[in-house]
Amino acid sequence: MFALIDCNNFYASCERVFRPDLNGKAVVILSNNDGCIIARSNEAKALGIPMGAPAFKWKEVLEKNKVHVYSSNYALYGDLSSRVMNILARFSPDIEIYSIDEAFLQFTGFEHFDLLNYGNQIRTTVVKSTGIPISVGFAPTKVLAKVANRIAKKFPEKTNGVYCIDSEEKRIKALKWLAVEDIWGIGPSYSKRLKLHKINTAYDFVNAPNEWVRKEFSVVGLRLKRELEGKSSLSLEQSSSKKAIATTRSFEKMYTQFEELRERVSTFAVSCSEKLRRQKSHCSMLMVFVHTNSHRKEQAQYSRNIMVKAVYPTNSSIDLVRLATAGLKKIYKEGYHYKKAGVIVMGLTPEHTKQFTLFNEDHPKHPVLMQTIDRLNQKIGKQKIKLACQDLGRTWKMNQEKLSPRYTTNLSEILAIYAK
DNA sequence: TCTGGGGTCCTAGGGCGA
DNA sequence: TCTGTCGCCCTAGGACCC
Repeated sequence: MFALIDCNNFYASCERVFRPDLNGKAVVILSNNDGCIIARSNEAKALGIPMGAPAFKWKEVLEKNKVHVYSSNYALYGDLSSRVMNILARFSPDIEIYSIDEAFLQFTGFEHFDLLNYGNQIRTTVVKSTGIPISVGFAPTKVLAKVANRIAKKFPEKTNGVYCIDSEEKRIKALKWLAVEDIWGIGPSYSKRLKLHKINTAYDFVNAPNEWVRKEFSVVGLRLKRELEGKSSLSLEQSSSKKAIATTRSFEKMYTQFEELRERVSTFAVSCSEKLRRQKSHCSMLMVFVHTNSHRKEQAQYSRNIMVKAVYPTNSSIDLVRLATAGLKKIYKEGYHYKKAGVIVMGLTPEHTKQFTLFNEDHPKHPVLMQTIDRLNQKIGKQKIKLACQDLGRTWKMNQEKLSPRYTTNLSEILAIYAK
């Protein structure tokens, strides 16, 4: 059996942990730059505010309904997430942390356990210890566990936030209830095509012929179908090492000059190298991309990316900035208004299994230098020590007008309670 | 004025060596 | 030596997830 545990309206719930007065009130969280609405409390959902909506288009609705609006506070969400995951890990030795607010647990050898009761224990423990409400769905496959979780969340009065698909009857009932676009793994494009063939529910989907599903939706679709049939085809993935690391941003204004872009791209490359060092990996390739603003149809559009290969695997900020700058030089074109750029590093290998080359060697001083920079930055504050090519004057700033305090990760922002 | 960021997996198609 | 075929690898693009 698998369980999918999902935090309810995670970002909104994180904000509520330290602001209990927000319970029962509409709360939304904005993306970087305060651009889009990326999380909503149930009350905000009830107002019809859609996921991913541009904040400026919903300003009036937000104001009129006195919705509490927050910039995303990843320091807070990341910390609360790891607390939730640590608690979940106590309930099964097999855990896959799927995202910041979701985890799969596997229960092998729990056949004689009362899972519903166990689910309730998980739920109360997490709420009591962190203040974050969760939903729990049990089922024989991961995709069905997703379905069970959805039912638990949708009918909290009947399920108390825990639901178990443990019989054929319950599986069929759930599949008939679930709209095809709500199946995990069926996105807008697939659901449109399925509906053209009059496949409207998960039940219709599992009754489609295997050959047709394979032909139209590749092995991905076929695997989903098997999972919904109760035949486990997706296993628990416990390895956490990443295959790519990215730092990409939309800019608060348009850039036209190469130098401006170079400075931002260098900073993205440094950020990637820091992430690499944190997970003790090297990369062998780096991709740089630039975009103009695709929402401004009247402006000339340009979008390109380029892959640059490293001569030897590296995680040195200096090397990566060099590669990124070389790539940017090749793809930059004058006369465009650039709105977004990014750096993605790939071909990741562990630091200790480095492959040396015959004629090129990495700089022996770089690892020591990087270690020192990382240590200093950790000690005296993030990003105090920089490379000269970075934004030394920090002329740009992300819009984060509604940022809540980093209650759990910064001593100066800790919650203070005064007695009268 | 203002439209996010960070990932994974799969397939098709071309290059290339056996 | 030349040519055809097969399979592997790489890349681009498209789908999906949160």
